[in-house]
Amino acid sequence: MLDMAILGLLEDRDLHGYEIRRQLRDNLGILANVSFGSIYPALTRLERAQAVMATEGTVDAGPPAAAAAPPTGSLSGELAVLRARRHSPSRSRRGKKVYRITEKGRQLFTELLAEGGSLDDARSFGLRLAFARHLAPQARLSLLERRRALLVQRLAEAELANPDLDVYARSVVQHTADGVTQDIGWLDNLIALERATPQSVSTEFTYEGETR
Amino acid sequence: MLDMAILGLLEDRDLHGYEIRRQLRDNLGILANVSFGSIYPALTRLERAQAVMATEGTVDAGPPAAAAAPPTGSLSGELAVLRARRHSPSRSRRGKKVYRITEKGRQLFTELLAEGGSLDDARSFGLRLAFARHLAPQARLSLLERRRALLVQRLAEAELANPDLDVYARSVVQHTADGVTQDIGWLDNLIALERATPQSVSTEFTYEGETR
DNA sequence: GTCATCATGTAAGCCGTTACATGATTGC
DNA sequence: GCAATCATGTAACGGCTTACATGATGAC
Repeated sequence: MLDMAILGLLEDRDLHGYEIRRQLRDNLGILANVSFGSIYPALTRLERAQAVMATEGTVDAGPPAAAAAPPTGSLSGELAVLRARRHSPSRSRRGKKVYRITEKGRQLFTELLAEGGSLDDARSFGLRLAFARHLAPQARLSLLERRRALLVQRLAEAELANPDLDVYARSVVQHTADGVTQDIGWLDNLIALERATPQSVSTEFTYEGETR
Repeated sequence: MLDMAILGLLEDRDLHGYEIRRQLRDNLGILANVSFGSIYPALTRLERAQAVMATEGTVDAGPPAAAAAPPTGSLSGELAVLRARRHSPSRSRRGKKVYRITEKGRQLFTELLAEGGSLDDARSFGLRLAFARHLAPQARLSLLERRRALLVQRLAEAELANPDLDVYARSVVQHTADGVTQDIGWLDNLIALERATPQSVSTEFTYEGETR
């Protein structure tokens, strides 16, 4: 899950570990509180797998992915880059390792987004949906529908089998069920929206040559 | 978290691992899908800590906690006991280890319920609330209020800092925030209910001599 | 007599955490 | 020059999962 999040952020622009954590905390609410103890090992792992490469921020001072990225990229990100460059323009700080996603990484990302991670977990699904603009419209729809089916099933099961619980337990079960019901409604809206917009709802897709 | 759930179930009646899993799956929706690979080691651990004891279901065929338990106990549980006894009334199946909570276990449970586990995690909180009838009214109120405070804070933070995300990410963030808002409303109701019922909302409390 | 279900357990591994250790940069 | 923040990493451990191994009981 973390791998997916990291790759997703790197799709937009080059980043270093510290900044990745910040974006995870501030931009997406999901995965707030990921610790450095997770992020750095994850980056090392991804680098070994050649999904990302460290670009030390040294010699090739030319604007990296940031400038090449579509205007979809967030302002805050660009500011972050500027902030990082304000001082010592050519040589950045000592240990600061700026990571860039590779072609292989992009492949891996798309893969993780479409198949990786469970639909079962709200966090995992939320994360995937948050990056859904990188998905083909059809894959996006599929993601939404599979999640919906799962929630419907879960709701049905919940209705079958909860007997005589006390006030508190019952309240928890009921509130959970209500939450699921709402989630389904939300998904219905999103699905309808997808269907209503056959193409071009995404300014992002059809980049990368992955038009397929 | 699992420890708490197990102890909570055992407060009501003696159970063996397999049955514990079933109740976790069917009664509470939370913690559905806990696997045996978690439950059995947990029971072993709790037994080593003398929080529970295995009562093999052999000699003392006298009705255990089930009969001694308050009428709050669920019917389904009693049926389960009957079901387990239908055949070979005195000697139960071979390996079947029926666990009973000890005094030490009850202490541990109350402790876990009041302080253990994070308020941060919806599952952890939900589980604790589901067992809230075992808590003193004041501890119960405190649990609800602390959770509420945390959610309010989280909502405030979320409002501050999410800039120009794309449609999907924004939808996720928004829906998450909506969920938190609803949770707060739910907690408000529960808190009001607690306040409105100074005593005796719980048929369970004032057992155990923990009136305090 | 065989299959589904009940029942217990172990081992390996994943994915994350906390705590610790280290050091550079910047603001004051 | 000192504190706060930025920045990277390691080590130990926690809690849960999957997969595997084993066997009893009951239904048919």
